[in-house]
Amino acid sequence: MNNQVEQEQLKNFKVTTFQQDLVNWFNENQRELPWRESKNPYRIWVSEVMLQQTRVETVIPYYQAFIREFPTLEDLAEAEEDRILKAWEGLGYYSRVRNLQSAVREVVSQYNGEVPDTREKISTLKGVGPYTAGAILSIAYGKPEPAVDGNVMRVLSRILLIDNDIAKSSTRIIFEKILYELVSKVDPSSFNQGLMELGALICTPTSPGCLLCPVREHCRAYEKGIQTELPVKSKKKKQTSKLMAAVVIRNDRDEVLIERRPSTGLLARLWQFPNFETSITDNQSSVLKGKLLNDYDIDAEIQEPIHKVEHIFSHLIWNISVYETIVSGRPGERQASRKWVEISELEKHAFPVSHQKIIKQSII
DNA sequence: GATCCGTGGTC
DNA sequence: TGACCAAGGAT
Repeated sequence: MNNQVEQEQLKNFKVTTFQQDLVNWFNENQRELPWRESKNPYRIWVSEVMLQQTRVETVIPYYQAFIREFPTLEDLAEAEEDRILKAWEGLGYYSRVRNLQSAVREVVSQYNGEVPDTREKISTLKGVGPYTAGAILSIAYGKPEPAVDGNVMRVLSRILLIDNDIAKSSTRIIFEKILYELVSKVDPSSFNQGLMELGALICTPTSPGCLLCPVREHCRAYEKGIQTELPVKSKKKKQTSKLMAAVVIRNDRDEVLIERRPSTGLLARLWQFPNFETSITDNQSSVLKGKLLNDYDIDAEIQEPIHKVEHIFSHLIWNISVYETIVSGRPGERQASRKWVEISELEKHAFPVSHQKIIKQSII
């Protein structure tokens, strides 16, 4: 019944030739990447999670260090939370690594340590969505499953002249239905990776290198000269700004007070210096003094900020005024999420980049 | 289904 | 410089 869609898109399309051209090109021209050295499902999995919304060049060193520290699925399952967060520090989207460990533990307890090889089962794992499921199944297990990411939607929207808005979550379904027919049954791994590699190297967002494209003859957008008009993608709204105040509280024994962020939401479970949202009209210094007194039992002198830090998230901007104060003893520890640590021990904790900036600028 | 969730790079 | 991007998933 729903075959109407793909029948329409793939009508008069040379499926077999396209598959061969793409796979041959990938096998000849693929980049050497660390996660392509093995078909180990766990390692493929780790790479796919790291690569979510993250550039290849950024991922490479993180991947190598991560595999060095957690070579097997069991190693990751047994690791302490602070170690996995530290391994992810600076990569962003930190729930990815907590979900990954949760899922790996599930594999150990429910699947005898073997990553499931069906879409139904693997999709129940935390952090494994439609794309990651398809990527693991095709790359590690050679199954002819679609793996639709941004590259795939861009490439296929041009080749098959699809003008649905790829910013809408419903659009992914359309590409998946087409790909169930289009994916190579001979080499699903090279086919899926080939689509993504093509998107990364040739069929790029703004200036696609059509003259170098191995499947140019199949491309309907190129034929009509409208390759830069596709894909259609609606704009996202711009970030809102928040005025923040952070305070570096030191004592007389080279220690600072840090706290763990809540277990849900932004930067969950990372460490930070006491950090508050303040309104534009606030007198920040006095507000900060009040909060420290009420919430931390700390009666501190608060002067002018020692510097300011701007940090841009995907959907939010923090303008942080950084204060510094010195207290005696170790007040403020009444909550388990707060602790005094020696300055030399700070690097053992995973901080958001915004607070790494504070560390650098504060000459701690 | 729109929004939340990071970061660094590019033009 | 601002807007957009990069191998998405959870809610």
